[in-house]
Amino acid sequence: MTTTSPQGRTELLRPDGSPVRVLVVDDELSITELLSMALRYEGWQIRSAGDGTGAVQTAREFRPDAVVLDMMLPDMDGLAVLGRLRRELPDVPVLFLTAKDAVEDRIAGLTAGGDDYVTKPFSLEEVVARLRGLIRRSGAADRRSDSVLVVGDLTLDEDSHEVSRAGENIHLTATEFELLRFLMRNPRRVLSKAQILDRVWSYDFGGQANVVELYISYLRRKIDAGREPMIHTRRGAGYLIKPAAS
Amino acid sequence: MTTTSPQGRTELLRPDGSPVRVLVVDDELSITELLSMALRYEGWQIRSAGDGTGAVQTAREFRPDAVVLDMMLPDMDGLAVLGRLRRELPDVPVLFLTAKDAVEDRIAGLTAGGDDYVTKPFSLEEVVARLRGLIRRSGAADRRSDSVLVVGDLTLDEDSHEVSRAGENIHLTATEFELLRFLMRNPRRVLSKAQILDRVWSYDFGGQANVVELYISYLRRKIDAGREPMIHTRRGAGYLIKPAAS
DNA sequence: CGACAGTCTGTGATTTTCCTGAGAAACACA
DNA sequence: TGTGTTTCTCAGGAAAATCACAGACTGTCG
Repeated sequence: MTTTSPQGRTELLRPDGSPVRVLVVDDELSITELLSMALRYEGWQIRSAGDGTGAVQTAREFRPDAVVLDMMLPDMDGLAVLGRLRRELPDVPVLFLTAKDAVEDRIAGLTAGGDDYVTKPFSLEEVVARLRGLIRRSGAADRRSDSVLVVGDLTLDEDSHEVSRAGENIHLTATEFELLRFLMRNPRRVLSKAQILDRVWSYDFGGQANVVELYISYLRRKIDAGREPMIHTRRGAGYLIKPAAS
Repeated sequence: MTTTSPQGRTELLRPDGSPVRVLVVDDELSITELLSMALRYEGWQIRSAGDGTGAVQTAREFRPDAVVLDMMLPDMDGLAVLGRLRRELPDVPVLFLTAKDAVEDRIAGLTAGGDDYVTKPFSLEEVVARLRGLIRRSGAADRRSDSVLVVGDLTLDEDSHEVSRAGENIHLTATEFELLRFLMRNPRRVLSKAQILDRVWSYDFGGQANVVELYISYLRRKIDAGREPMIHTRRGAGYLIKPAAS
């Protein structure tokens, strides 16, 4: 089930209308904090754990609808944690967090079961999107909630990563796609450059703040080129997207 | 939940009808005083603290719905305070105060969790507006409370920063927007130039007092141009806004 | 009716914010 | 390893916003 809040944001809910529950497992406090904050903002209920044993314990009583699991934990191997979690919660989908270089090793096989992974350092948009996808597909939330964002004649499919305007297909790079997704998930709302940076770029990004301007400029070339513009600048405040006709 | 007071001001209230509670943390007394006064004027209950330990203590027993937190405190780092606050109050939104040049400095990630920040020197209008936004979105106040101010046929949307009169869209600059917001949040009430300067301009503004006249003049050109005027001068007293038909 | 304080607004200097081209570095994939 | 793509920095320039200043205007009161 999904509802649309007055702000226009779409929230995932369980079939009985209660909020989705997510367990976050990572040994770095800053990461669990960051994720907890961001996921709570999605309207979800969050618990966190700092190691494998804590994770299993919390899972037993919290019964989450999804788990975010760092593969590198102090007390046990990621796979061991996974095994025990599965004993408690056979069907819960898991989003793995893993270092960039350690990807192919063992994760590949795991995602076959419907799980998914993101590499550190991640962007919050990516984690949230993946989690939404996992929860949606697991059936913990209403299946009909679909994966297509629409604003005016602009369309973005979160599953296939396809974007089109007025029926015409548009190719976006990964970053452009995430930026557009963030904008489209908050239509008609001004988003500051800081918000965008925090949400779309990875948490350890230390670069110039004007990347946002740059990528807005890229998006405009691809999406607004020669058409009625949908991406608008609010000088001194940020950017927003809205249907062309208004 | 919102109610409309006899003066026509709309107040944010918690779902049970009690006033919103805000904790202000800053080591400069002049700042906490300034903020406390302004926020009390909103009808909120305010407590303040001058350092991190005091903040955590106060938070524990005061249970605020939002916190205003200076990043530069004498006893501990802003992020450390945040961590401890979060242990007490996991879901409370935080508005950070930070020096202008220190922005890039580790504000990273903070706006992603639904928190927000303003840079010193700030204007009170801005702080109040941000706080209202945070509280509204956090669910401490009724979610149905929306973000549109209406006076007569004039409309101002705090989310999209859109302003229209009689259906016609009007573009305002950032300062014009804040001035109009202040007027519209106090319809039919005379606001002195000093009040306006104190609320809409940042507290360290050292310029000529006639900026207010100047910006009122800008607003009139855009809002009242060729129409029944809504912005009125009360010579020797100040300005007020009211619906055209009266 | 005249004078004065208070208010309005045109002009332009200064500052801030934003946009975008060019190219370097990192990356992806064959 | 090589090639094409993507990400990002840097810097110049354009545009917009802010504000000081000064002269015009207006309401009020003697």
